[in-house]
Amino acid sequence: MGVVRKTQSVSLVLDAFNAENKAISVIDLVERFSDKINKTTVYRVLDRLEDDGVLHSFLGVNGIKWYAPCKGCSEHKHTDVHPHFQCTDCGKIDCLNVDITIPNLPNREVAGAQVLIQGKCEACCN
Amino acid sequence: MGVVRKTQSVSLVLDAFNAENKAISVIDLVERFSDKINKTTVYRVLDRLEDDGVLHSFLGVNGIKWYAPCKGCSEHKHTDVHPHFQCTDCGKIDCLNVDITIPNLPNREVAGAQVLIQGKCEACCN
DNA sequence: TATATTAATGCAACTAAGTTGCAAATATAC
DNA sequence: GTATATTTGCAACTTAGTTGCATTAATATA
Repeated sequence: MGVVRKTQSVSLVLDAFNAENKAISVIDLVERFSDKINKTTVYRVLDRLEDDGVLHSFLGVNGIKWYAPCKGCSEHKHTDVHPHFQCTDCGKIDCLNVDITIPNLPNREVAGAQVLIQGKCEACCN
Repeated sequence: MGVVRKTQSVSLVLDAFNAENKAISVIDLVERFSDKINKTTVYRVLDRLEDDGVLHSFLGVNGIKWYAPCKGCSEHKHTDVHPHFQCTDCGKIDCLNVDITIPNLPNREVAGAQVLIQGKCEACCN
């Protein structure tokens, strides 16, 4: 899994994430590259980059998929379990560099967690 | 908003939630009542019950919508911000009666949070 | 550098969750 | 019992995401 060739599509997608160090929704990416990359290809490129630990994905409100650059993730160890913050005004999502504490759950085996905090972002607070 | 008449559809849906004190996915409900309630109606009944603070909704993995009974929610005050636990084996979701601590975020206005913990549930741990 | 090999792409058609408009049915209030 | 407003069913639609397959483009090898 995850044999990533440096194709044009891959470069374009990576450039987008490097330009703004933020989460980008798949919908946004598909729209943004609509004249350069096929929709299907966008989905597959993101898939591969996630497999390789370059990006990580999560769901925003309305179940829309978002991707953001990984920091300290490797192909087999996605330890990057941080919360995301989605602004209820502008809809943008940031990764938060905060550790969240998952409560101790007896008789259960916790594998991971997805935390989406909602509210007003820094820009929209003014 | 939220004028709920005690119709047959509403009763059927509420009975389902009373029978098993668990979260149920919309897909499950639509399927379960496919010969009794129209798909559109199921969606609308759930919508209304959420508006009235009887149920609350959240997203499971794959962005599928789930509903669960509210405890202590009212029409205007949805304080029921508890984490949900989805089993990676059987797919079922439980509401956890645990409070989660949202980290302090300077310059941001936190309105709420969605926490989905994933792992093996009690039944699947054996 | 040319060629073989394998991964990646585009396209079109599809699936599935959820929504909308509207006419008909059914609760509730009077 | 009748009027009024809510709720329902239906069919058609929207949108995110997927699949199969033939073509194209990277990489490895000679």
